[in-house]
Amino acid sequence: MVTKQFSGSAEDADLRRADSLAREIFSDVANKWALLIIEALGEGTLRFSELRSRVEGISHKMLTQNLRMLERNGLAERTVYPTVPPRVEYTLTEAGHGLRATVDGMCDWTYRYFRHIETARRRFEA
Amino acid sequence: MVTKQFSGSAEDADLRRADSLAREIFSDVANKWALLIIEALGEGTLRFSELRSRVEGISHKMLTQNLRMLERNGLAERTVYPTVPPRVEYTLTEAGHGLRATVDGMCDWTYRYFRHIETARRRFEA
DNA sequence: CAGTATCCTTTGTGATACTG
DNA sequence: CAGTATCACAAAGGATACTG
Repeated sequence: MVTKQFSGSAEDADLRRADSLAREIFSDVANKWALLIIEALGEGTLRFSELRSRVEGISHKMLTQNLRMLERNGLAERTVYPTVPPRVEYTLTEAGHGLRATVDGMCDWTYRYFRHIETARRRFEA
Repeated sequence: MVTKQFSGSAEDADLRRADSLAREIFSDVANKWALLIIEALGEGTLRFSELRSRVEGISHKMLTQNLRMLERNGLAERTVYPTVPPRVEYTLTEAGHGLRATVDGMCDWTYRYFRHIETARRRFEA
């Protein structure tokens, strides 16, 4: 996805399309808020307000925006219960869970290496 | 990292510090360009100009900026050969390779689900 | 409660020019 | 070649008010 090396042949058209789509999806998903939301939903279904308080520091707007994006890409599912007041629940789809697994890995990595990184930073400031 | 639930106890101070640092690192690293650079460096050492052409669409400025950030956090190492013209090589550290493994997973995920996502998008536009 | 719309500020980004 | 600095612009983000 990073490096693109295609010849001009016809069979490559499909590969090129797949690649540019993959890159587009990657760009959508590879951002802080999206990944944190996915991580939060990994534990199970959550309401909008629950998500808002679990994802530390996210604004109302960013949450809405990213949830729409996740829904659009089929990573999260939105269920509306037509009660008063309304109740809206979000849950990960199969694709969403697939991505969550990799985000879990990223979180693990963060905890495994944060001391490492702390000292690297001190070294860098010199 | 997503959800923070601490009591006021003293032993939690360390956990809270670790958590906020983890979150900070996550925020640094969870962005498109950083992840694509790490993915590119996964294949081996690359020069600045090589990286620039491998990471499709990145600007000179963003590349520099992200490389500094990766260096500061100890994920990439910068080696300068004092020749004329200068030659600068970048390579992943152990921590960097650890992260790369998870990014690989993310790329794999992208290719595994892109058809899925394509149809989800069409459904969403309705 | 959940969501949209608006305004406004901050940050990200690209283009360009310049230096060792 | 690699890097810094600057400028101009676009996009991200936050706060607020309003609606069903």
